[in-house]
Amino acid sequence: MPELPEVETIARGLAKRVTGDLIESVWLGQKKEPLKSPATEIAATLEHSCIASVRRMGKHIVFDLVRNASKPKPAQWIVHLGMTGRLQVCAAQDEIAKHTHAILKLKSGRELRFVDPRRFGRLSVAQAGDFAAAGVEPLEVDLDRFITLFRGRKTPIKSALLNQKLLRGVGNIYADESLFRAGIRPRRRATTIPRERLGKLLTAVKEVLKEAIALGGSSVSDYVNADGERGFFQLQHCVYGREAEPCLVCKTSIKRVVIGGRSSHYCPRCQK
DNA sequence: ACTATTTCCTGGATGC
DNA sequence: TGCATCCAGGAAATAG
Repeated sequence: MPELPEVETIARGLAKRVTGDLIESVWLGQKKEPLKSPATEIAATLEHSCIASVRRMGKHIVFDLVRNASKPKPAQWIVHLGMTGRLQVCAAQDEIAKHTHAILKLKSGRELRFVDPRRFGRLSVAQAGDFAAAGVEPLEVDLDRFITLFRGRKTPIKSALLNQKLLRGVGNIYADESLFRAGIRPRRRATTIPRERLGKLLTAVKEVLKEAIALGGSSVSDYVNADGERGFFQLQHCVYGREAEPCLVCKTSIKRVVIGGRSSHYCPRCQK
């Protein structure tokens, strides 16, 4: 389940491999769910465009496209991987995986393929600059801005952290790990948390995300980066996926509860 | 303006 | 072995 660190890792890997390549043609599958923009528009935008750069915005991967004289306006291809989406750089003769929804033929002879069994991923195109994901980047936000995000919100802090309109890129794993490090229970109402404690939370969020990026993300199910390699941050998880195991700090049994439909893990002793 | 709930999907795990 | 059922989860849609 790619969250910010995984998407960052994938975007960096893709940037290394496909920057400067030219998209010669595009095939799109028949399933409509993965496409947010009309298929004809996606194909027309991608074909004959050069990939100028690949970067992450929240949980989205943005391909900046430079185009030829007949279509001079720069555009963007925006990919959200959802739960199980993958972007593979393949040799043209490589077997086409089940659940392949898009294939971009590149001038280098390789193919960039979008594979997504669960079809929660989304593909779209936009004119350069038109795509503005809501919310602030957690690695860039300052404390004052961070505090205002939660002002007056009665929702549990866990739900607020997952709300992409507030903060973009934090998902279930990193929300739980950040709350553990900050000593805050996931059900705690956001508006009741004092400024000082929100400061701890922001520090925790940034540390967790940076450490996870450094380790190539968390591979909890089948996540692999653009080079097919697993991440290693799952080895650092203190609470996520550790229900009934002892807290690494105080040995208390880790609890799992459901908040807003999301499983949430915490230490009842370390988190208040 | 918020918040809570439901919906979309398939593969893997579980239960009988 | 086979079949049914449940669960995971991001974000959009819907309802309150």
